[in-house]
Amino acid sequence: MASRGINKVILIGNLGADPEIRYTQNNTAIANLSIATSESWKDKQTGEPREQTEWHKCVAYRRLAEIAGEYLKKGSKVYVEGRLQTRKWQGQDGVERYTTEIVINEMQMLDGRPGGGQGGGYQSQGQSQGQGQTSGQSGQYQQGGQQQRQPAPQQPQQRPAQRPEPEPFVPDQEFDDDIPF
Amino acid sequence: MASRGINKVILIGNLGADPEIRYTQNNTAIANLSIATSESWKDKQTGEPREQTEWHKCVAYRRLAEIAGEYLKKGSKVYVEGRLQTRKWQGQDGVERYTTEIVINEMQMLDGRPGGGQGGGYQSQGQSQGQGQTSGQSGQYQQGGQQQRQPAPQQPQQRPAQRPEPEPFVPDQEFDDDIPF
Amino acid sequence: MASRGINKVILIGNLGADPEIRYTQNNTAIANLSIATSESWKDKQTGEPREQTEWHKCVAYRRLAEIAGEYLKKGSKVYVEGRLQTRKWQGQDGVERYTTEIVINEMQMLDGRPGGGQGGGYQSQGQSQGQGQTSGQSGQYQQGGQQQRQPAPQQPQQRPAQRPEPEPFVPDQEFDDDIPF
Amino acid sequence: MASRGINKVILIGNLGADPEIRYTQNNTAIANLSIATSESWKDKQTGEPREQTEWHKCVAYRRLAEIAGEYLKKGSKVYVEGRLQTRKWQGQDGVERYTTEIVINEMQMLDGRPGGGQGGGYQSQGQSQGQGQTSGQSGQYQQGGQQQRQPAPQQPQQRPAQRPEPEPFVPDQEFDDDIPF
DNA sequence: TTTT
DNA sequence: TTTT
Repeated sequence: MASRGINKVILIGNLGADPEIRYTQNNTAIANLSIATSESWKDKQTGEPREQTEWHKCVAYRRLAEIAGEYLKKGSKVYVEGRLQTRKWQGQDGVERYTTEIVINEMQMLDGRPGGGQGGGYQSQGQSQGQGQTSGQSGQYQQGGQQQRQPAPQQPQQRPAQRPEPEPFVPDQEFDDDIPF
Repeated sequence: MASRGINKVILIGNLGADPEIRYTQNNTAIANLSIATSESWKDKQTGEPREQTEWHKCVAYRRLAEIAGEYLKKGSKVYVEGRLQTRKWQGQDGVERYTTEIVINEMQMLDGRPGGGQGGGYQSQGQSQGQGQTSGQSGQYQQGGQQQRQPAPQQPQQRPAQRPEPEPFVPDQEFDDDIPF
Repeated sequence: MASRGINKVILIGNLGADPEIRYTQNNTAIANLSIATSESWKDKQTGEPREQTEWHKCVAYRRLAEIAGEYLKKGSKVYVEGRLQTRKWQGQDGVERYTTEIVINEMQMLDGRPGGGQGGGYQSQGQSQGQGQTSGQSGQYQQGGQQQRQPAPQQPQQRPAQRPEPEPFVPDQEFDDDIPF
Repeated sequence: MASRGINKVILIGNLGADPEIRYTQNNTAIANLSIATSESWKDKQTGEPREQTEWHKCVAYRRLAEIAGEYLKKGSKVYVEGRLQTRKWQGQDGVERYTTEIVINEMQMLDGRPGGGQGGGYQSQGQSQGQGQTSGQSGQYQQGGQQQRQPAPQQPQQRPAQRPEPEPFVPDQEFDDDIPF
């Protein structure tokens, strides 16, 4: 991988909803996360307190997606690091739209979680902005990870897309880390 | 300012075009930058070299906007740091759209520039995700900065928006640094 | 402020001890934080689980220092952002030593805290790597902030430095945000 | 790899000297970089311009080290990302000392370089804070990379350590990317 | 639309 | 020790 430039996003925020997990025909997991960050300040003119919340569309692939599905839920506080990616898509109305997402390559739970502990960190196995993996590594992914991992459901979950959504594209170059907690 | 969460973007890339500078009725400068970051890798299947470029819409206000207008141009390599902000707008076709931008709060030229030197760094005076400034500081802004700064043109420059663009919103909480090179 | 270069540190970790707060003769608060980040992995050779903890010396000034003293304690999980600074000092044995610290300019509690809520974020009022403030702002600091703030103790707290420590140096250019939660 | 916490450093600065490359008995390359970041401001009291330079000790391993040796030199402007690591060592005088370094996991040249182009980005193959690689990848490292790469010199280069330096420790978990420009 |  |  060689990159010309840096494309990095760092967020700490809370999930506005449970992660939406689906699977490609290839059985690759994809997780969509909606993460809120907010700021509050006093209006300079009126002195009144104000607050603004920003919602970030985030997407994780493969192992990171599965971890998100397992450990995160509505309200979870999470650190994510990734890169910005804008996709063009066409709604059912034929209108072209653009959606900007954060493609997650590192994730860390900041909440306590049921089983004790306070959450660890996960990274996609690929480089943070990286591509160009060799096939040897996807084998590592296959064998690795959360032991006893359930196979992905045969009936892929769909997220109920009120607003028509772009087709899922899974970059072949994103890999994730297979080492459990 | 108090924020719940972190919303941070770091980019290093090249401008795809000269910065577009315009001014509000208030005479506040706004700069729109289009910054490319790209990555190249070898396709895992075919072994062929591939490249993907990501285009980032960035916006700077006030002093940072003026500096961008003065020192950056098409092709310039630049470091920017900021926060993600998604705005909703309605095209002339009546369709709602969303645009995600990076609101710049720090900027640093990485190119040599004509007058010698290699460019310094600039930050918005406000906090990176911050708000809640007192009015005293805007005075500082007035008196400060690049000496001999020309007054903003009476005929505000418009960027030729092929694709209808949202109305410019200038947050009252963004300030910039007034200290020249 | 103009900077040539970027000097940025981002940590999420836990405090190994309560913050150590002291005050300069000027009554400026200084907080020393010791923050741990750790990583665990499996040894490539032996397959055994390993863990390594890194301890980071962090320092905050003024309002940020006071906030640290009020809200953080041993075990607290915290996000800090700052810049690296290495100071030279001489121990009682006459030997020159160097200490590298993170000078905090943004801080965010990631733990739930007693009074409800989950902690907000704070930033030094100055620019992240910034200097060159006008005096007008220190007034803002004086009037601002956590209401009913107690005056700093007349008897400055000293941290019990087993290992001789460098003299505290408070940069006149670091300011902090005066806006409470 | 699982990490509890985030330990991230981002620098843009200039090399104060050519990279110092040496090799372990294992023939693993290690590069030591000294990177300057500086800030300038006007003294609040006197109004005089001031400048402060911070020097950062950085270290890269394996492929990244070799790339640093090939493409960077005194004065080069570079982006590095890595993690903080403090090592304890004992000088010849028997005194214990601590040295804090940035262990680089991503590097990007920001200067034009002789052969045209303006430099690409490189990442260590491992995760940014990561460990737990399989041995399969080190093979990839062996075959990969800059074609015609010279074998490491049999007489390992030593850096002329005026000030006694700690023994080089090469973490077995750091890998680098083997994909050339 | 940039850059290599 | 760099850079401007």
